[in-house]
Amino acid sequence: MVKDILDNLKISCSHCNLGDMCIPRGLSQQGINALSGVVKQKSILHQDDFIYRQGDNFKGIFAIQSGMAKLITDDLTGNEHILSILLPGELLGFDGLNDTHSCSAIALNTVHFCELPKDRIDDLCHQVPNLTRELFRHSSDILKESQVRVINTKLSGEQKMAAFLLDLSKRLKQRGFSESEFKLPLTRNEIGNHLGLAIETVSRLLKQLQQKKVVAIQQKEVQILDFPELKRIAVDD
Amino acid sequence: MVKDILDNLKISCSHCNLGDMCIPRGLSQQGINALSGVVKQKSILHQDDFIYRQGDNFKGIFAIQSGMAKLITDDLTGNEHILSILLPGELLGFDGLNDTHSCSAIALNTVHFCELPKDRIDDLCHQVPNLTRELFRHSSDILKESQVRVINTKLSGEQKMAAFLLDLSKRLKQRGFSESEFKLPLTRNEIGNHLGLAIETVSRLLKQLQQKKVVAIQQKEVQILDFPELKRIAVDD
DNA sequence: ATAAACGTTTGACTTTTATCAAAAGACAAG
DNA sequence: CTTGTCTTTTGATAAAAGTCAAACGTTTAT
Repeated sequence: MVKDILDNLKISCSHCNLGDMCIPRGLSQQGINALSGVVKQKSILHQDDFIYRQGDNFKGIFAIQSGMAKLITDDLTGNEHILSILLPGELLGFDGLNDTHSCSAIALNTVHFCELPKDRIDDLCHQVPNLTRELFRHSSDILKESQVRVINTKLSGEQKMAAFLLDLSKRLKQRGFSESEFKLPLTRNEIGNHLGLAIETVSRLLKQLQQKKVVAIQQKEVQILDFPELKRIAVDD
Repeated sequence: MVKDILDNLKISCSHCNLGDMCIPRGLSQQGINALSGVVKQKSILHQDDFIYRQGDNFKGIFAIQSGMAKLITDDLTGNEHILSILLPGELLGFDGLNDTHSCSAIALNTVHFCELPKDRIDDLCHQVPNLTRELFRHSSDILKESQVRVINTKLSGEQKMAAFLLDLSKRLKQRGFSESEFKLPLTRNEIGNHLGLAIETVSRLLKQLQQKKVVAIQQKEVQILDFPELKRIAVDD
């Protein structure tokens, strides 16, 4: 009985539809099986629930199975900064590898996720060939994303917005969603926070892109009408 | 004879004056010895020499022993961005852990450095307890630095400049240099690039801080005259 | 020593984005 | 459906930083 429940909490990485995007990328079938034995399925979270909190001791590496989350950090003066948006199949928790999490991870809508718990990582790395390397790879991927964010802060408002929409679109496509129609997971306020723009500027930029017939927007529903032009704006203007 | 030369290229991590800042942090004496056997001393580099190049296959993890370096990346449009400044004792190369380096590392002056070569990392991690964890820690430290850079892009010009000077000062102090008097390792142009400001703005901000008697600056020589005020500017203004 | 090259500063002006204030629109609860 | 709340949009204005042009200093090479 108890065993049944525990078994239900185990997850089979082999059957998970995230596949290559997640940790199993680059592991043997044996490796994936070992991983499955250790990864814990977590229960559902709802909007504004925390996956982990800034200041928490390192809890482990998490994978979003469905839904979206944001990574935020509060600075010294108490201001909140949205560092990234996480889509299904994306990993989080690397900000805690040196003991304490520097970010909070918060559900943007209903989220299913699983966990590779901290305590088991060392063992598992010794057991599963390539797992260490795979984790380093992911960690480096995440560092590069952060570096791209630094570079993007030098763009104009319009470029930032175009780049933001294109990035979301690309990542959604990689995950099997439509690249041309999707719902923004953030409020205007959150978009402004994420891009370093005032909320009024966000509103004006979206209107401007709409007037250029590059996108169509209704509340949070986005349709990208002209990819080439949107890309041109993101790099040229 | 050849053996002598090779031995000279080996480095003793136990006797290196970088100590705790570098990889040995958190390793046993045995671990440090094993590390010493693998780490290669590299020859001297001069200003503008490359430690590694953007696009290179992952070469390994490097440590600056003396001198300074910058990490830069060229974006799609060929613009160069200075992502970080590296001081003695700081590690670099983590941007390559997922196969290819996303940055170039370039000496800002005469640099001595050593290398933990890629090929030996896997072995060594299996041999030396805690080394994997230590590398994850460093990798996470670097991710956090990048996150702080993202946050700092939202500051005003004056705040960015104050934060930049304070960060340099703090890190120099940690390394046994003066925290109140030091030489800027960058040109005005590079500072502007690093902080996302026009060169003219950099010049004006430095003048402004000087007029407020918070710093004294002559060419690249900086003296911090009023730490409390500089800190206040960095967070309050 | 002098010129040439390079990096820095300064001033005038423009552009971009933030801020403030108010209206309009969406959404949720009674 | 309607009220109240919250979010978004719009317009007017202000502030910050960028751009352009020219002068000034420093350094390097002849």
